[in-house]
Amino acid sequence: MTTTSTGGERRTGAETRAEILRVSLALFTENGFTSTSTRDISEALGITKSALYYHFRSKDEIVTSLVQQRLRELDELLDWVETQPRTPDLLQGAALRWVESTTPERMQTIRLAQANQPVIRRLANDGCDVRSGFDKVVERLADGAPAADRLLARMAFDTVATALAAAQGSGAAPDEVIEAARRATIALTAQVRS
Amino acid sequence: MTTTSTGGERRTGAETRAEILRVSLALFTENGFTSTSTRDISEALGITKSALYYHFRSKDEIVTSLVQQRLRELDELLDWVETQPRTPDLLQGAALRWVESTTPERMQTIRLAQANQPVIRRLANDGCDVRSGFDKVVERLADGAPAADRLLARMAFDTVATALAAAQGSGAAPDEVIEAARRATIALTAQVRS
DNA sequence: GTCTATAGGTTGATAGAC
DNA sequence: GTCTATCAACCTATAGAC
Repeated sequence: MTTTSTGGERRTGAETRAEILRVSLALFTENGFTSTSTRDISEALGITKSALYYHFRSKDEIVTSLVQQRLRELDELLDWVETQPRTPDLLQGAALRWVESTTPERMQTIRLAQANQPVIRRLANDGCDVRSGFDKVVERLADGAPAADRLLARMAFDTVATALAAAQGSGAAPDEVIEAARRATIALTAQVRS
Repeated sequence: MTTTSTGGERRTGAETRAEILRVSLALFTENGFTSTSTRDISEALGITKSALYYHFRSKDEIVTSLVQQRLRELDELLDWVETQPRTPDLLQGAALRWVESTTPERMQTIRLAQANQPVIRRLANDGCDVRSGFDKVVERLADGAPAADRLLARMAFDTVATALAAAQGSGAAPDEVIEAARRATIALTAQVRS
């Protein structure tokens, strides 16, 4: 066990961990964190609750693990922004860079965060603090601007979440969601005086 | 009891019901529906759980009651749109009308809906279906448009929610949130070919 | 790594007295 | 209208065998 070799007929430890994350992400997003019991997760995987608690210390830790995966991408954005020259259109460039680099996996995590705001807020100190990352970016790109302008700048980074919410139940394809988000980001950043 | 007269020193039945709604709204928004127990609500009011169940059939019914209050406003918007001539800028006019008529009470309900998406979705059949109302409006105002355009139109009605999310923890004043939402609505509707 | 068994506690909701 | 008392169901998490 715990081999990473053939990937054959039986599940290794690391694979089980990944499957737990995959199933939990789906269930938390669909039914909500607090309405999803550890029993729901384990039954969907065909294992027992105890097996879950071998891989994760707690139910909370599953969420933090899910979010931290995506938090690293935000750090990369922050690093990129730091290295760029401060031109007036850097805000639009940074926001577009963020939106256009959206992967299907990140879209899933966005859904998770949207559907579970109270839990994510509660775990913000446990390495789930996505919000403050964006605040740093906006602080650098629209520092002295009026409050409404800073809000618009912040919104320009959230367009994928907004487009996803708008697309809910409409059967829109992921490409169309990203396309709408991209255009929204352009429209919003153009509104910010810089 | 159950008088609506003087509003004196003791709580009447109707007043208690209103207080339950007020406290529940705050707690559901802050900590989430499933993480807020009926005990939390009753203790915050200084009454027992049983008193709660005299005024509301179930915990779910408190939420549906909260949402239905605001649902009527959406119906009014729909009626207004139906009476307007179909000019190219009706989309912007309708979206702006919706955003600018936002009251503090509606903002609170928006927060509630944002923080409790799974519950609201689950209760959609019990008179909580805000989504389909907007879908009707957009269907009328951007019917033949491409998918991305219809998404942008839908997003133009959600700007207050988006601005609120962006303002979270920033200490922005309600006026500034509405101002940002108004400008976002203008920018987004201008993107939609009509 | 996964199991069985269970501790220890909370939940939404009801019955019936006042 | 509000109370006390109570219930069955469910929850997260752990202990210890294999």
